[in-house]
Amino acid sequence: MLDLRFVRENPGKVVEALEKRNYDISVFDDFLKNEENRKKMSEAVENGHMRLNEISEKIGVMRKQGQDISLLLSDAKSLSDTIKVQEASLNEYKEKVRNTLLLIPNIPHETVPVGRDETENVEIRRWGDPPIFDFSPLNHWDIAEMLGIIDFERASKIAGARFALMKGAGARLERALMNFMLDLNTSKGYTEVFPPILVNRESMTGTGQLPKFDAELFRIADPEFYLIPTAEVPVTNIHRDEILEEAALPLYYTAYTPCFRREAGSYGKDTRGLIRQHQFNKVELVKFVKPEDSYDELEKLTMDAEDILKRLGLPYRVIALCTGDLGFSAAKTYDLEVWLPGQQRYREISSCSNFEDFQARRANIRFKRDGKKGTELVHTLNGSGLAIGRTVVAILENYQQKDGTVVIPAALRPYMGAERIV
RNA sequence: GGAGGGGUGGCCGAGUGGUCGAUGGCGGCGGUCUUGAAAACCGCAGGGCGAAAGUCCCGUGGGUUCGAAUCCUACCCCCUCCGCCA
Repeated sequence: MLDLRFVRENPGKVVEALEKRNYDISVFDDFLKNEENRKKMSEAVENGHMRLNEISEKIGVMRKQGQDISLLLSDAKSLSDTIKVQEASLNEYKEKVRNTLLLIPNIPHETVPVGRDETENVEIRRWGDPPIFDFSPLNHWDIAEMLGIIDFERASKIAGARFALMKGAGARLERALMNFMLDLNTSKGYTEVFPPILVNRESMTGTGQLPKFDAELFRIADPEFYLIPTAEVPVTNIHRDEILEEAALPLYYTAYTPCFRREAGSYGKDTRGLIRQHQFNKVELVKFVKPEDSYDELEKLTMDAEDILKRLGLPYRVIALCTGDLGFSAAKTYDLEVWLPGQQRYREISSCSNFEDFQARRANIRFKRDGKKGTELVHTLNGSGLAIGRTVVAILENYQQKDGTVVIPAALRPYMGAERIV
């Protein structure tokens, strides 16, 4: 959510941002209309309250003195009734303002390349060379099937399409990656947390998934809970409605969680294999920082995610998302894309974003500067470090051997208890 | 699931219809004193909106009333006991 005052005072910037993102600017017009009405009605209600408070106080005093208060009582009664009607309409306007404001996306940072869609994203750097095979490299699902470590058919029987049953070394690889990533992240000062995986509506709204993206979420009806699509949701909401001490910042968290996504509208995309699942594991990095530090922190966070790929020896590139491809809540995002020999292309394995104060405002996460009055919103950031399912894919495909076995990257061997999957 | 008890400012804890945004204590900040510290004493401090006047905020939403932290109601959360359960 953007700042109400900012939106009101900088309509040009908001419209420009909407246009850069290929959004319909009518959401902004709706907002303006509602906000105007709200403000007018708010003034009327406040004035009413002021007068009513004065009368009520007088009634209290006069009653104590035993004076006649019947005239004042009837005045107060009618004023009170008027206010109630005005309040009802004020609440409607407030609701509308909030609803329209919640639908306006974040303003892209000035360093974000302007572009229409993902084809205009900008490559920032590459690391590692795609492996050269003296045979035709296989897809991960073929490798996994030959090794007997992933069973898609039975997963489909148990749950349905877009689920996987990991077995033996496959299950172990999943667990090894989780531990490897958490250990590496905590060694860099991230605090490990294991949060709730079902969350309430307020948390989903706090990080921006709701109200706009409910089609992507799994929901439990009674009692109402949402399954998290990413650990970003519960971890960012750790500090919802809190005022943090300046000295406590920056706060770094890392969390392993399963993630659940409907993948509505992705029919026919990545239907085979582990790339796109309804349930997948991910280790996430989340930061709460002071506003002036957030862009440095984004660079550092991205490098922390890259470090995982480097240690696993997986070739990747870093992409700056252009304005047209930027997520709703993000001001700037780097995607990490790992090389997949089975597809002969780079695929997203991590997404690192600075949300500036967009989430903090929704979730009401503030901090107090030492010796200063008042509070400020923190900046929040997060990034995958990393998506585990896709890391499994990358390892299987990049480390596959001619004989059908898969070599385990050296850094992972202590966790895997093996040098190779046979 | 059954029975009971609670949610008040950073924390503890008063307040049961009328200057209560809220007594008091702890913690915090600034002084006095001290070589320094502690103790003692004095003083300052909640948040949102608004240019300001002002207005709103005592778990949340409704309601009663001229007026609600205080009364009614629904819901949420926490605690204790019983049952059940990993």
